[in-house]
Amino acid sequence: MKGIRQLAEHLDISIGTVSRALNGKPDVNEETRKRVLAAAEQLGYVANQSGRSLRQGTTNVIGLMIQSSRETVENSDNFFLTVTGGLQSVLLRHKLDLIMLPCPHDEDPYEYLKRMVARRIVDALIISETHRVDKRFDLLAKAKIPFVALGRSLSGTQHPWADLDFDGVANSAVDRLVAHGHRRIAISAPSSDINLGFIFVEGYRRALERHGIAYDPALVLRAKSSEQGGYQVGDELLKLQDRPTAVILIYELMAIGLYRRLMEAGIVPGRNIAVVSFREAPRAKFLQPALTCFRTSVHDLGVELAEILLSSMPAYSQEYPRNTRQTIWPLELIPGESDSFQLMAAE
Amino acid sequence: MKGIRQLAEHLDISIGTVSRALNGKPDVNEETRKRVLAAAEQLGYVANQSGRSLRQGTTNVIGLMIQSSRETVENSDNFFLTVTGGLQSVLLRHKLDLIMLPCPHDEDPYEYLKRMVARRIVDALIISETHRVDKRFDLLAKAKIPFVALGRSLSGTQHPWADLDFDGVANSAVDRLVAHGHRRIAISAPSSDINLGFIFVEGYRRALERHGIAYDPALVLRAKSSEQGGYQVGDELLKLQDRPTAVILIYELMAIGLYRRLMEAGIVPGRNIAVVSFREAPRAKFLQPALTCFRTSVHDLGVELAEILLSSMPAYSQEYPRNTRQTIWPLELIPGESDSFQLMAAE
DNA sequence: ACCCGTCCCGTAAACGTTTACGATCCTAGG
DNA sequence: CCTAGGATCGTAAACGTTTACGGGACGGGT
Repeated sequence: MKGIRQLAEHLDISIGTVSRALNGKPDVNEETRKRVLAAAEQLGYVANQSGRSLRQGTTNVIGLMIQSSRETVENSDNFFLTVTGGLQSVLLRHKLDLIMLPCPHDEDPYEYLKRMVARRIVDALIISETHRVDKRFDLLAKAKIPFVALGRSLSGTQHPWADLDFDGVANSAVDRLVAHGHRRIAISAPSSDINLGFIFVEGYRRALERHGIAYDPALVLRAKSSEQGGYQVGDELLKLQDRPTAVILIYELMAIGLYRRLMEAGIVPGRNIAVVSFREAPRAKFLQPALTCFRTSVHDLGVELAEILLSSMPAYSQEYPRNTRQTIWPLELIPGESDSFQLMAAE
Repeated sequence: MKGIRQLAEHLDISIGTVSRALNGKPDVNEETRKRVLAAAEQLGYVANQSGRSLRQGTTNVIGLMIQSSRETVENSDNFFLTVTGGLQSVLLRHKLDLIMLPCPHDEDPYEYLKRMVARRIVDALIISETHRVDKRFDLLAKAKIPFVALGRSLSGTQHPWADLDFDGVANSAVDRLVAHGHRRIAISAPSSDINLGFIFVEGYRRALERHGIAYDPALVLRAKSSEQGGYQVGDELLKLQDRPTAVILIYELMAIGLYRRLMEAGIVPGRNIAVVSFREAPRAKFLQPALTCFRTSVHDLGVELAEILLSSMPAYSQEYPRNTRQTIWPLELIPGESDSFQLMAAE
């Protein structure tokens, strides 16, 4: 089966009518439509995407850009695949296909995105892993291509995004630890160039201030969000004089390495030190003592992202009305025993 | 910047010449070419992909199809992102972009692939997670679209693929364990509908036969390739009468759950039972005792896949000559202590 | 002076769709 | 019988690019 032309002459109908029949246009006899659909099915005809895109200037494809930076590769885990599931559950209802656009290691994400946008291969985009200064927002806004970011924008201008509530998590974690009597609390985070790293520490800092505890930069341990990173955090923790009695992790995978390093030094999480972590994943369940951490449904976050995106696409916006296109996604505390180690309560 | 037409009249050159200049065709003055390239760069012009594809019947995009089936989502880890890195390192040299096509949970992979093929959104495909009977091979062959599978084909006809050497791993694992005196060896594997599950157990069975050990189906423990699956394997192991003295895992993540379950029962891996696993990942390093497992460079496997694929694309085949398009990818044994538990040697 | 070849460029067709527009047929109302 | 209008369909233009083809300018060889 070559194209719509062959299908049309096989049916002895004009190609215009065939197109209208396939696309559900109103002015076509129901009986003809049935014949066309049957023939298309039988001959396995599917419209050529290039021709269609060229004509109507739309591809019906949404792109999810992911950076497989060294760091991401190590920790992204199944996060993106799970988000993808949530996205698709919404997008497919509108016959929008989702593709993933992996930015190569050695290419600048901005340049990569520019290429993809210019090629006009997708109608809209979801970008991820936003940075403190991220030129991609303005690029997309200027190109007038609808998008939503997984990760907030810190620039002044308002862009659509949804982001996990790092701020709130750091806050709650500090609150909880302080309530247990801790006052010297370390925190691990990736580079502050990455929004995640910045926001997380900001929330921590403000929470400390609220409790009247001085913010000590030495307690902010920058490390990779991997097991190795966790091990390294343990290392640095042990080297600190006046060792912290509690530590907040940004990523549960790190707990594996951290536990290991601490155990090697004879320090037992939950007994000699309190550990709280952001973002629980299934594997954290197998740590012992069980990790106290914050969790959410990543699938539902994908759904939220899709809805924000559709709401900013002219063709779908009336179906997804919103008053705000910026979502801070809440997380839920899953108590474990890793923070059972308590000091005297403050009062 | 709209299209090549605007660019052409801005330069006061015909659109044909502009196109030739941009595409590096020979019959264009070098000085004009420079002007064109400069103007394109300055105005940010990039050729519209739809127009180009429509004309030359090629998209310069390669698709990597992944199934985010429940099982895959849980264990795929960063396997696909790492493979993607290897693929891109080759494909980008030929200006071929890679996109990932995630098949939705609730859609049949075959139907999904059919849609993607018919839409003609990619020039060639990499498919993954091949099944015992996998109609996708014939679909792609019939559609004459170049492809390579990550995972072997078990049908009679010859298709291009590269696959990890499950067979060899099971073989070596059994050899090693038998040499240590074990004769009652359990194995974990996913469903035998999946090639991986089938081949792995086949290799195990043949190795046992070679050593004159009877194959006992009760020792084949089907489970998910996740921590939970590992825990479950431990459960079943404990329930077996005449408990095996050794167990072979298909996936290192499972070791986390298995260790946990065994420890709960007071059985220490490496002391009371021998554990060997397929496919090492970074996190396995943090298990204690260290897991004995087989490892390879997944990145390089991606490179191999890309080369097989290009060798079967007419436009590139002369650059990648091969006599065979089927690769069994070897793995390397990384000895740990999880299999230090030895029985009397046989002789 | 003539011809041929090379270099460069412009023209226009073609790729497969969608869709605005107009044509045809039929029915119903007068 | 005439006509308005709805239902259905055919025609052709348009989307943005690549590329086959042909033509003009120029230079060198005879």
